[in-house]
Amino acid sequence: MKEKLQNLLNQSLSALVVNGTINSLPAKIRIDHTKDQKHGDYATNVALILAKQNKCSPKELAKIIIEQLDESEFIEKMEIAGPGFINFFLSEETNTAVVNEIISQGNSYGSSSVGEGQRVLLEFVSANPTGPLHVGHGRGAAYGASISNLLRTIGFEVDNEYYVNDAGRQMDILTVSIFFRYLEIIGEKLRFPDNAYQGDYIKVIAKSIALKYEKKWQKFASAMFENICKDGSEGGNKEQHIDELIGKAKTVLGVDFKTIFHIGINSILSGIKDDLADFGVNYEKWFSEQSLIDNGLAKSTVEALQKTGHVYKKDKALWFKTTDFGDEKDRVVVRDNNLHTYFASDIAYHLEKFERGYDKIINIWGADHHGYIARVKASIAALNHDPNKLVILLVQFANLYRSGKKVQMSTRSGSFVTLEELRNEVGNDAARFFYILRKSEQHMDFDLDLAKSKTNENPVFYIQYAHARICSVFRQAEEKGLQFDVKKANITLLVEDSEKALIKELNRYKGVLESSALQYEPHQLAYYLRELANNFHSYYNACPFLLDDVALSQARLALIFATKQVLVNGLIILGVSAPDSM
RNA sequence: GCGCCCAUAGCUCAGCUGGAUAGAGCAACGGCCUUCUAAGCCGUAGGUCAUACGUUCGAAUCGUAUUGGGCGCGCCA
Repeated sequence: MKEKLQNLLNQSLSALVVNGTINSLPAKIRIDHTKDQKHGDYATNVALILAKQNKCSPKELAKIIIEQLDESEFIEKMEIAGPGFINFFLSEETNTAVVNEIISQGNSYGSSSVGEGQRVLLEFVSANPTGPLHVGHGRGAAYGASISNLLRTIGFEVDNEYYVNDAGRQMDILTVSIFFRYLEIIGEKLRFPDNAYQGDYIKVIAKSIALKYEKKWQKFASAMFENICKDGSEGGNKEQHIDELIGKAKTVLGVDFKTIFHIGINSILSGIKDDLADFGVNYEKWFSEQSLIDNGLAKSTVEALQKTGHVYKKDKALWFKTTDFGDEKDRVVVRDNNLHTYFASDIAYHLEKFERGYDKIINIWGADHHGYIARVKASIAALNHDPNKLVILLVQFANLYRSGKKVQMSTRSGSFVTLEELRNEVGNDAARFFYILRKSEQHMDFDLDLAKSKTNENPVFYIQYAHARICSVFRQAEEKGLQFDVKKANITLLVEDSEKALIKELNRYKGVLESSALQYEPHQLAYYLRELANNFHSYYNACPFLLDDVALSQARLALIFATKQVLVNGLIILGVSAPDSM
């Protein structure tokens, strides 16, 4: 509809350029839905914008534009209002057509081809597999999944991907943590390192190892602390302490170190996968960091980088001159111990992503990684790819509140609320909806007590209730022997204010989807659905649907049937269920 | 110190690339169930849009400065 109006205006304005009334066409003709019914259905501010450069009054110009406008069957009337807005009042048929359109397209209503032919790679969550997902990861999961669904709805081909950081020191610490808990379980008394992972899930994994391997590695317990420096809380250095324990464990265990490591990461990773799947978050690919090292891609990428001339040696380490591309300081890619940094494998990963031929590569990161953006974009530019293809969306942390107090969380200390716990407490629907209700760059306060004890305060129930109410009306209709038939519905019978408002709201849906998707803002859709539900609830209280007047009944049923369809379609995108009854 | 994000009603937040009287939920107050689910509807009250300048027909929105909060600034990942 907007496009039709834009075309009409374009024609009118072009004619005015030809006859010299105005100098040039505006860069963009903006047409908006009106907030107020009194202002019609759509409004444009072109006259206001053009008035200045053509030195005439906006109202005068608006009048000329309208006179120049071609007749159109879908416009009822036009008005000049306020400082010079042109308001369009659409004809009854134009507005009501949406009801039949929704019903005939059903579940696919809202789908469009805006992104047709474009492939998108969307990487999100990518939490280190050192423990279960916590509530902070949940926000990225809900946000990413919703964006993926939105983009797919408007025609993009989207692949969801999870980057698994299964290489590096943290994995060694994880292995040692499990090994120590294992030794404890089989009866050895030893001091658990400060810097090891403290969470109970480590004990669970250790127990499964003890069950399978029994006392196979018990003999190493006594040797573990030979020549190991003191731990942090003993007055030593906790980093050095754990590193030395890692070295010792690798020496005494030999290849079995890997055995324990694999049991650990597989257990944690499968937990993460199940958790996300249960949350309605699914991936096309789980990309292993270790695979980049095993297949030599990390190494070859560093070599490719060296050929660009943006690399130099300093203090025995290899530095990438990211400052050549606007970063604030240069970054190490290969350490003085000859091991490459996390950054190096990340460059390889991004290079690999680009070589897969996507039109757009989107990363959703926690806001604490914002300092990382410049160096990643630098590496892309250095390797002759277009850094603008890479879009990085930052998600702020969700602060968790319990009993009015902020809950401190840390993976290392094991004191965190897991995503699974949250889902069990408030339900998947509320969790998914609550997470995306705030703009991603907005800090979010997640009040557990509120979400738990007063679930009716969560707007998701309000929307679901609207859906359930409509379902109930159709059940009642059936009981009364009233067969709903779209073909018998004459939508023009719907003339009440609450009906017009609801129809107008339905007309907004496709625009909201597009805007929500292209701006990566699922909260726009969430707020729209709330508005739609509100319009329905008002309608429900204002007008009865099941009447002796069959014709009117059919028309009203058609309207709420269409409403139900849009509610379902929107909720599916957000990963929220639409129950038939509550 | 430098960089990024944020500041809107008592609380939690919307406000679409500047646009018509700044909106919603919760909390408060007052109405509405012999009738399709009251997890609902309608109404009232509540804001110097952090502050100060600037840009212009027009600013919560753009620019600069200040204040206050979050995060980042490793040869960790």
